[in-house]
Amino acid sequence: MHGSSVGEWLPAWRSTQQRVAILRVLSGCRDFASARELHATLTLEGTAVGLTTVYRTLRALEQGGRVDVVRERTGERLYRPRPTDGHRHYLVCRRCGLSRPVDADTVERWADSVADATGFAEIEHTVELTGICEQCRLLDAATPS
Amino acid sequence: MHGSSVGEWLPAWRSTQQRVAILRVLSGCRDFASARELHATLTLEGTAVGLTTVYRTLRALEQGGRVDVVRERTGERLYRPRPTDGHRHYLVCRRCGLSRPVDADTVERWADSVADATGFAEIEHTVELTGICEQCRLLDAATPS
DNA sequence: TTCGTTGCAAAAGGTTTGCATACCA
DNA sequence: TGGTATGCAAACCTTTTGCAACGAA
Repeated sequence: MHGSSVGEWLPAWRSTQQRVAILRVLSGCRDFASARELHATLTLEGTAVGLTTVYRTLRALEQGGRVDVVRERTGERLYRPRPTDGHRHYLVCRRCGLSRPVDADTVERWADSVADATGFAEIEHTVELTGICEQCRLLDAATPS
Repeated sequence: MHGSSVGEWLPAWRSTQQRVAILRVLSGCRDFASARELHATLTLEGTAVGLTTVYRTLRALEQGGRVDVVRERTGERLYRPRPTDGHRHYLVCRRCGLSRPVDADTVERWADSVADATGFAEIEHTVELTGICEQCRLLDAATPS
């Protein structure tokens, strides 16, 4: 087997210093991160990478199905490495950004059944769950307005 | 009863020529429309309304729960009048934009159960379904590449 | 008359692109 | 060496905001 574990899914993916750095930082993210945040982290680390390159790399990863993407209320895209094959759905805390994968078999089955019932083909679905996590709720309770 | 059917949900909603026009065009939309599209339609109709006003009106309608909103891949927001109380989910054709409401009880129940299981509170969910509608599929079949 | 609304212009964000340069394979 | 990747600057797009003028109640 040749090529890195990242490069196998694209015909001409070159392993560059920048891409390695982006992937390293992205892998270290427990929660979703925006292109801007990744870029800031890289800059702080001393690994200077152009914002453009961050965007281009994230787009490539997205097209290759290597990251999960959610959208902020503002329209900003947030990225997170995909743990396994197949896409995941997440529950994201609106307050602190904590994210956790949730079991979405129910939704997957529902989407399939909708496809059957409507005559639509090639159905894709996006599911975004947000809420307030337990810790943030406790903080809220401890600091009443 | 006083006030228009639109104005009941906001403390100080004035019925202006522009808002009436926007609501009229929006009501006539079978499918989702962007602010830009609504503005273009209004302009073509001869009802000159500022793009800013379209945005502000749509935002007010959104906050009042009077429209359903979906997000394009680009991040652009698309609006559609909400037929009844409570939010709806739609299946939207990626080719022609045709949209139809779908029964989403399954998803609603799933979201509720996730809330129970995770300890998250105030859970909100976004579900977006896209596909290729029957008509577009037939067109595709009739016009092979 | 009063105060919410409008519309222009400009700003604000996030994301993409043109193009010359740098660099991996 | 050849072709891809990079990065800067600038363009793009959608959405928001400042502010003076307007108009509904």
